[in-house]
Amino acid sequence: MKTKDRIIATALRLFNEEGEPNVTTNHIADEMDISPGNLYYHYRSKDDIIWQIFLDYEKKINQVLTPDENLNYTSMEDMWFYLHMIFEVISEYRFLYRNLIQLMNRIEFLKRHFRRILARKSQTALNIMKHLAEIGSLNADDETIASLADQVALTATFWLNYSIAIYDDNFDEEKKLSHGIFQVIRIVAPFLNEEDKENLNQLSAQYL
Amino acid sequence: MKTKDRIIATALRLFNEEGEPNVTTNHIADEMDISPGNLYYHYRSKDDIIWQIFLDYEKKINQVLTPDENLNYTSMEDMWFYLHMIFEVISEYRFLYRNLIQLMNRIEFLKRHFRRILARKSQTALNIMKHLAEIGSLNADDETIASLADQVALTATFWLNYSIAIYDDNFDEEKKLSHGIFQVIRIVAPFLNEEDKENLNQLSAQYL
DNA sequence: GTCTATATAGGGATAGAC
DNA sequence: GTCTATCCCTATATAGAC
Repeated sequence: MKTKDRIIATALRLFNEEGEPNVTTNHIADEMDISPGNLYYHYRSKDDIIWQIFLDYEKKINQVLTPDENLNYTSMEDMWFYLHMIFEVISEYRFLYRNLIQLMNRIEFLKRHFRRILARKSQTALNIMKHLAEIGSLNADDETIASLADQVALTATFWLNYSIAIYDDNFDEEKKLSHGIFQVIRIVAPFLNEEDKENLNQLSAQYL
Repeated sequence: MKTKDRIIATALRLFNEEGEPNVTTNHIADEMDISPGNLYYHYRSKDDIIWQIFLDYEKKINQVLTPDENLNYTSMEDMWFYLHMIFEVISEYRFLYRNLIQLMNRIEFLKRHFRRILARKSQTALNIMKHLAEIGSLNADDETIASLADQVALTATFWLNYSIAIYDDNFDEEKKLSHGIFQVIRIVAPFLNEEDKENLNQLSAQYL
């Protein structure tokens, strides 16, 4: 693994663990046993590093948000799986979400790109729910569906923060993921038909 | 107004406008036309200032969260009014919400106290909804009600951030408030009886 | 590509005069 | 209570040798 890539990997790990504002370029270099000068040979600035990490994130999340031919988004298993992919990416780049407003404020590009991603997330949620309504899994009028999609997007975006704010930061990462997925599904659950609701209960029992 | 109080007022305004991490003690002193030394005569540290502001916030939010004898929380007008009070306090101290995780991380006391407030908010939401269910305004089983209360608390906490993330930061403060209130009410709306739903539509039309 | 050494800047905070 | 002057520290970033 080249130094250039190791910097990204190390920075990402430290940002997630300590929070981006608490991680200096010196920390990153120190953690890797290279000199700060070396780090700055590869990246012009700290924001440049963040920007490169963001591009990785953007690529991954866009992949997940691009409709997958192998998923038909009809069964609750598919939904769970799909949400799991989303939350996995969020979790991998969680430092972005933890200091979202500040980062958007500081890095103009990041603001514009992140906004676009959020819009795509909302839209995807809406599409899936419309589809569920069409096949009769979900009973709700258009207005309610729109509201649910917003709710889902907001919850997916801030669930990790909420969870940190309420509970403690240091409990099992996988548990926290499942918890978030469960939380999102609970939004939609009351509008599902009985069969799917039952499926859901079994899935929750399995993962929580 | 004494200097000690002016510092708090100025700091709060700047924190809200610029974001707490972007406001230095020098900025605050400069804005007030006093010397940094003077500022440090009144408060030992920047975190001390933040802490004092937080105490004001805590007092106000606890007042709102304490059941008011003059409100019976039955009509949608009451609900709107009540939510408006909550969102008003949140908006007045919005810098706390914008950098919540980082602040909780840095100031241990703030973490503990804020957590308690969040718990109270959830609990209050739950109580109100149970009450609405009892008097027949709200049709939902206990599990759904619990889920709705969580949703409401999460939305109230992060709506401002979500709104900043999606739209722009610089649009009418009052509009943003109403929008948040509306967002919270939309969560509950599908479970209301027809009469209350109709009331709600009229209220929304009036404020949005 | 990597190191050492260092420049630069800014923020938090204090000392001591008035 | 308030000011001026200043200290200390840390963070980002660069220069130049190897």
